[in-house]
Amino acid sequence: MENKITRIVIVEDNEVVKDGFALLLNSIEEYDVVNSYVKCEDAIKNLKNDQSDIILMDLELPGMHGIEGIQRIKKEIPDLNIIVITVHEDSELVFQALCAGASGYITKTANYSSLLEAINEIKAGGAPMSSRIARMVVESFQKNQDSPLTRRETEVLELLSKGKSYSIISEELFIHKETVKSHIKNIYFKLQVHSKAEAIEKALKEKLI
Amino acid sequence: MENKITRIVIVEDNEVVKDGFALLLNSIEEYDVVNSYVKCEDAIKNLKNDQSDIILMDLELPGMHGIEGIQRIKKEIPDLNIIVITVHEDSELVFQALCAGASGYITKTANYSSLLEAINEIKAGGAPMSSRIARMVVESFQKNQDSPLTRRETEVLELLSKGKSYSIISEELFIHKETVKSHIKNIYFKLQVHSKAEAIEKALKEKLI
DNA sequence: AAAACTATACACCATTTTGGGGTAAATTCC
DNA sequence: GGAATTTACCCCAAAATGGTGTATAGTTTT
Repeated sequence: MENKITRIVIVEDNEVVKDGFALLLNSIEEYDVVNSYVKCEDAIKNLKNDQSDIILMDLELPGMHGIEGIQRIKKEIPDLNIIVITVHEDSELVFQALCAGASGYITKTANYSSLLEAINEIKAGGAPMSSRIARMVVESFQKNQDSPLTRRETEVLELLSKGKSYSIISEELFIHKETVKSHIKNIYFKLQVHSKAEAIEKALKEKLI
Repeated sequence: MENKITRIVIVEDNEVVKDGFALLLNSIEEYDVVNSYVKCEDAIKNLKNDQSDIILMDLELPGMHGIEGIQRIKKEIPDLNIIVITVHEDSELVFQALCAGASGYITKTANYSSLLEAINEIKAGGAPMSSRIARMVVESFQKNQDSPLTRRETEVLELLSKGKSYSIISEELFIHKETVKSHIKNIYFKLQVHSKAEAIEKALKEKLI
């Protein structure tokens, strides 16, 4: 519809990569790389002036780490779309970046076309991700298939993890409070723990709930 | 590398769509639609025989709902990739499908090319999703930007939601137990609740933690 | 500079919850 | 028919919770 220019900012400490991206994007009519920085701090300082629609951002940067940078940027301009571009496929980093507010996460590859695709996808309201990243994200929703817990135990543990007391759980499951206790005793035994907190921690880590 | 044929099964109650997909996919050399069903139950019955690599599946089906179908299929053959193809963009359905074990979720659109893309992406180890679905998924990681809670309160509530007691929380934050209590009092007041369970419920619903 | 908010800490008190030890019947699944 | 699961009950002491209320130092905002 509208033929608005997409304003892009790049934050990347590798000058070659940074300038390469800028050159590539500027060669396309509807894109305008309004500024590019080596450090988050500088990008944040110029947020208002740059008025960018999209920020392409590396994570390992000199000074402030990219994760924190994302948080600060999103806090100031929540509607700004940030695409992480990094070599790291470490799942912890991926989730941290997404939690911090990134709208996309692509890994640096040889081909530039995926970068352009990502920007188009963002403009279309999507969330561009490399294949493996997307799979990680989707798998994070899925439970461990071979849980030692029975269906009922899992149900009880789920409610327990929502902070509910034995009494409330018993009401919600229409069973006796002492039965809930029995289940919890069995859960603790199976997970080799001795308290609610430990059980929940283990359950979350092993994706039992 | 290997020129293995990809075996595909379709579960879709709309015969026109089902046969359309089958025709399209069979027209491509490396794909083979080994079977197609109108009901989950039938697909599950023939899982072992079909030996499929990928299942394309609608969610609203006669008889067993697709979500349950996914669960059963994944339970039997965890490595089988299931792509949901539906008209529904309802976020609850999306998350339920992913939790049940779907590896992709695309919405029915006019163009067939996205279907082919999805299958290629699955084969490449990815998780194909329509733009809007991907965005929903990514946003599910992000917290509410305008939380009424302070940083510290959020921290306390986060630990509380992991089943930790006041004492444990105080130890982990290096503050006095009574201080934790003060924070929790304030949290309860701000969220207008009167118990841990209510606070956690509200916090999760409003994505404060 | 004043006001508002935030993080910290303490006291008292009744009630509820938790976790440990048992035991055992009914039901469902293989 | 036997194993696993779900259900239910007993005793008991320690711990946790939630509702009062007060207070001070530091930070941020106006």
